[in-house]
Amino acid sequence: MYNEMNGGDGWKMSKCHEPSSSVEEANGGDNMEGEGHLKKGPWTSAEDAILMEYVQKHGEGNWNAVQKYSGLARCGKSCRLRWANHLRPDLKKGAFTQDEERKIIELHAKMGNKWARMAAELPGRTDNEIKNYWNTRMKRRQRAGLPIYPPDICQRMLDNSEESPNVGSLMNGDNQHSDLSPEDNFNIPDVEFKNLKFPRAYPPYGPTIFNVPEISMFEQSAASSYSYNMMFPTIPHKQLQKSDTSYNSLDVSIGAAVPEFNHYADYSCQKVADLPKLSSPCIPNLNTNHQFHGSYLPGSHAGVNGNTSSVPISGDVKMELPSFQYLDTQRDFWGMRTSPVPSAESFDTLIQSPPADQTQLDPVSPQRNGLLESVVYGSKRKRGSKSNLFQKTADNCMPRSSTLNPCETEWEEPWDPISLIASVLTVHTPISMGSVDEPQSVETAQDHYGKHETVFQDLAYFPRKKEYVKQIDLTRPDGFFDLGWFGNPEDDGKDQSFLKDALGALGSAELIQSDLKACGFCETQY
DNA sequence: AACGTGATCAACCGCGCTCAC
DNA sequence: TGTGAGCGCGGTTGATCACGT
Repeated sequence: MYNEMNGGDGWKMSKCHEPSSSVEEANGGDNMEGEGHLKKGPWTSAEDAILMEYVQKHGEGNWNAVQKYSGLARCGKSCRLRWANHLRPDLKKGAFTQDEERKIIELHAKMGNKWARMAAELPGRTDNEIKNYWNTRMKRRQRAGLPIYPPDICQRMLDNSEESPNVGSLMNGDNQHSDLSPEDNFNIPDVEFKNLKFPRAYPPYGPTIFNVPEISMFEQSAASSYSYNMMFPTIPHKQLQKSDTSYNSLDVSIGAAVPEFNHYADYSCQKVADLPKLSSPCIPNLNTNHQFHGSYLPGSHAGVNGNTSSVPISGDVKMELPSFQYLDTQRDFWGMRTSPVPSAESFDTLIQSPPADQTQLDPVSPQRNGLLESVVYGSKRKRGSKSNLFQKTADNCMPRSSTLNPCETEWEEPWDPISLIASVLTVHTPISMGSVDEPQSVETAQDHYGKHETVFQDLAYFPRKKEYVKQIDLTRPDGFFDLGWFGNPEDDGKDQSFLKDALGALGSAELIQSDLKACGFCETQY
């Protein structure tokens, strides 16, 4: 029995391998595991009845005791899962409504693969349901070559990251992110950022820009096995390996650079939108046809200084960038405009060849970025109520996004110029394709924008920071430094080395061009 | 009707957390 | 402070269903 088992040998309930000496008729049959005949597999109605009766008598929690008191030959873990996913009286059955679907998309954009938290925002829905729905949807859209997030959501997130008053109040305790301190988010693994330092003071967006969970939204999605089409085209690992030296440098640098820029969401996209008008190493001359008219630093593989100061790190870092890259050119099934996206075939190719070592070095790994938040969140949750699931759920509803009207959801995602740069590159990437599931008018970026010089006009809806950009001389490679984007001016440039790393990395993005061409991702030009 | 393929969903598993001792 | 129990989360798997050929 239960007590006997726990008295023994360090056996852990979570392993679900506990033996059972009490098997009732509900437990009869097959799928009995091990000597103790713990049943696995689908639950029978008899088992459900036993479990429900138990919960009615004893309440939720102490799931390991279920076996003791009810004789149910299921491990506590299995009981909890069954109850939470199927037997809870407040569960909502049936397919997701449109509102719920929309909400899920928004929540995912907001918090990544935090299914439990998403479930807390969707009364009557379980994390498992949401997870399954999302994965299914992800697959479907991936196959269709559609962006994961509808452009309007991207747009709203961008808008709100700029204008929402909550952007600066993320640390004020009004939402789940309030648990994070900026310091927490400075904990970037040294191995990835030896030369990259965060400026500590960065008002007024300081706290926000280090809002890891927000950042994780795309990264996490991108990191999931279904998420590649929302990213900047992922260079197949094999392709990356073609030239170990340069690619290692490239993707490590990019990978190191991106999170840095991610954290500086306050210099808005508009700045980057202006980039084609300027010469900057931030926009490497990916365009062999000089559509950017930008001077590309000679030898920019090595960055601003002619060499990359990024610490060489072996391995690949997936270039995760948000689906914002599909900015404004086509319509998806939401009726929203989407952009040309690579062919489904291309995606399949890419999907089947994910970077193998992404988890090793990915500096924007959702596991890392979301970890602290998860911990904090989980901690709070557990402290809330241990016996009442419903109470726990209610306690953890995030205050501001509880509405089912997605239009009312406030987004807090910062936007990062690196992502946008990548988006620009993608927008500039004429790709012929067809959507499998959702045929759409396909036009190349060049078709759409007429002239490449105007491509950034479509990025102009990133508001406000335009004038900010204009204040600096972005015709110089070091123009960004003038703006103080990348470091606290008070630091006298001490912390600017990381920017040079980043710029160097972007300079290395020249290699991306050949990569993308090599893998057939882009047909003509950038 | 048989078969193959993809979608869906329930359940399992491993990991890591909190808490109590 | 260390250890184990209990629990929750996220990822994955496998069974089943639906649909097309």
